[in-house]
Amino acid sequence: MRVQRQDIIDAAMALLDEGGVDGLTMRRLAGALRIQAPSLYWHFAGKQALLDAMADALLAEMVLPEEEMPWDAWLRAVATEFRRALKSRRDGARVFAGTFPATDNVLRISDHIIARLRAAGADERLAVRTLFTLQYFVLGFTIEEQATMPPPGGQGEGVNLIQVAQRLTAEQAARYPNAAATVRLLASDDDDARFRFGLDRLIDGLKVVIPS
Amino acid sequence: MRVQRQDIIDAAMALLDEGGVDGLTMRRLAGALRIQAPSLYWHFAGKQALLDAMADALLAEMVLPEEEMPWDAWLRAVATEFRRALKSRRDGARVFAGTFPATDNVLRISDHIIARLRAAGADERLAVRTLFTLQYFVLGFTIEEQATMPPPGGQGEGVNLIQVAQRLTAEQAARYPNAAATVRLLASDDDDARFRFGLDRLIDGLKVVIPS
DNA sequence: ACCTGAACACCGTTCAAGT
DNA sequence: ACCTGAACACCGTTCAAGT
Repeated sequence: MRVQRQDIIDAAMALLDEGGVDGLTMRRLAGALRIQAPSLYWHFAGKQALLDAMADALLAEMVLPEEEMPWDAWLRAVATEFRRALKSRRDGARVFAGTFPATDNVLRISDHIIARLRAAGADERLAVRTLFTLQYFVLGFTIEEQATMPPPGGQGEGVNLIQVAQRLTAEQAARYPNAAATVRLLASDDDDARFRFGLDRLIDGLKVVIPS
Repeated sequence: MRVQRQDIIDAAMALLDEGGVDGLTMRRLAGALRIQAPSLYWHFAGKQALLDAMADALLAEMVLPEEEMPWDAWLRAVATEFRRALKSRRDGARVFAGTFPATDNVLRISDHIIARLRAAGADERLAVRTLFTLQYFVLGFTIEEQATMPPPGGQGEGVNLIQVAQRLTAEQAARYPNAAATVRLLASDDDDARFRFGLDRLIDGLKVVIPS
């Protein structure tokens, strides 16, 4: 049974959940597929090409919402779904952020979003800028969220916010009381609510420039 | 002349400009300082500790604006200055995004921003969420900006948007016309204007929830 | 207090050769 | 069309030992 391109992507995604991006090596991936590392280079030009394919696969699971709602509600739903797709795999946001893939799923979803915004009355430049502004926020948010999350695989580290707070010296805590409080608050705040907050700010701001 | 901690950070920053994060290795850094790689481990616990120190050093150059202006103008100035600081070194945004440093400069600036927002009438949670929402946008924007920029060192690649556009198959361009137009438009759009657009959306959205 | 030599356990990638 | 063996040119990090 020879290995197909899709088998490699599937195995890479599984390995991602186990060990994160840092644990994903060509040699380990080959091992999981019971082939030798150089064989992977017949299917992919290099590791980056594999990561591009993985980023695309992340978006394959994205389900776009129905059209019958105002553009702002629709956009909110798309952003929420984008975050969900990124979070479906460990380090998903980091994998996606490291790529610039012009692959089918990325193109399909981008195209759809631009079309919806143009239908709402935005010109092309406004639609494109809106798309990217939203993407930057969701990616940045989710990278940090996944960095401070216990990995799905089970054991592992991730940035421990409580530990970060404890490592602050007494001098630092006294000198920067607001910052010290920030770390504590961040550890206890609800991620979904934080996400909604930023998203709502962005969408409220967009309402100022997008008609209809 | 023995090497000091600050010498290492300075050399690492110089090396960053030359070869980007991917070109920054402990062995090369040691070479630039004319010492052996293991010596670095006397000064830093590991490579990540060095990167944390570099992220902090990036912020050391940040100059916070004067207080005598409305909170929204002040916040806009801070975000603009943050982007400038990240862009002062090749891959600066990527270096910063990979860290979660509770170091002096990070604490100092965070503390200052929270204080200013609280003075404008925001409660602690609103201030913290505002800080992070803004940070996610600026980081995401600048990572992408630097990825598609010709590196300051001189030669090198970076993602070439025109090349990306040309690699689109005819089938893709026909199937996803809006997405194809996006890549072309992104290549010709002005980065500063794009940055201002996102920033203004965010700040307009914040005005809805921040009093004064 | 700071640095070295030698070593360990890895990496991504190339390439001639095999089936 | 797909895979292997062997090799190249690297990595980050540890640790005993030196000054």
